Amino acid sequence: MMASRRRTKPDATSADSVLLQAEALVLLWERAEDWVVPRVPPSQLRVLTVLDRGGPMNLSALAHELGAIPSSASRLCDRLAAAGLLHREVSAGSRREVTLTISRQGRARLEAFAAVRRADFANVLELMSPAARANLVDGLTEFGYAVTEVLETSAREA
Amino acid sequence: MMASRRRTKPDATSADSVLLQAEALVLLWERAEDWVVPRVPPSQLRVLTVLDRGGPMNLSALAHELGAIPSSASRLCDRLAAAGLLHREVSAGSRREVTLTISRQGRARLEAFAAVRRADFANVLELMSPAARANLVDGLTEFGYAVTEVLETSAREA
DNA sequence: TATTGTTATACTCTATAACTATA
DNA sequence: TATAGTTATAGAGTATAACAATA
Repeated sequence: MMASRRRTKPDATSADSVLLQAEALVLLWERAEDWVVPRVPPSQLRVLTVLDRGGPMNLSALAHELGAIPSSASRLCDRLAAAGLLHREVSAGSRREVTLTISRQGRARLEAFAAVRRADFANVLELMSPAARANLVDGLTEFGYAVTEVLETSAREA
Repeated sequence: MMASRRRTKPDATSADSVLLQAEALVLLWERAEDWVVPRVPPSQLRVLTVLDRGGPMNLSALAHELGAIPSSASRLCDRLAAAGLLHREVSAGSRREVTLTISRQGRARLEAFAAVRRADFANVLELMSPAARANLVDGLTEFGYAVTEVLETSAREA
């Protein structure tokens, strides 16, 4: 049985361990959202993240990035614009498109989240042995590459 | 500068790497929710997870586990009970308490999620080298312990 | 006519405050 | 009276469908 298994296939035990412990990481990751005031709902946070990374874009592009439909994205932008976290203006090239840009306040809000998350992770990493920390970095890095590959493959298929 | 730094303190680079690559893991983790039909909203899923692990409990206990207030939890249970994923009945000991229990359908829905997540993670782990996989398991395991410690400490403080 | 975006409408999720029933 | 839970009420988030404006 063992001999017939390909070398690169993970054994059941390691897959289970990863799933089990990954949950702790996800918990810590999501916790940051509870500690930034004034509270920004997760959806709004995702909009800001997309705009911060992708730069200004129109509504359709934003909706696509969010995996949402334009109407939902439009409503989200209503609230973000009202809160001053986002600029919404008619596009230069086409009068039927809007250009969405993250505002300086929006960027500041994002940075507040990042700071909490960095602090949380630093606290945890400090408790780990240097060896385990190095292993985590190495394993997570390759994991990250593999995730990108898998997501790109499934995106091509869809 | 280097000499004055404690041995167990992570360098900035490894902390950044972990934060950067952790995002890919979180993305993969959350993706499972998009692929189970009929779609169960994240909040309802969390209720089912809590009940599946903690066993039957009353509304206050559930709300506490969710980090929500009883009224929100009550409304959540309305929908879950209507969907047949949850049993809600007057407690045996006290007529003013309710006992919430996950139903067989609820457990089945949870298992559908777990299956998608297991498959997603297996796909990714297969792409990794055995060494990186072992490192990931090791690093993530110690990370998990450290998270538990940190969360318990901050819970005691609060 | 096709595309871009917004607006009705309806549902889930969440919280505050007011309420009912039990202990 | 204090506790357990539910029920208004209100606002955020999401989707379908109908709509306006531009290309």
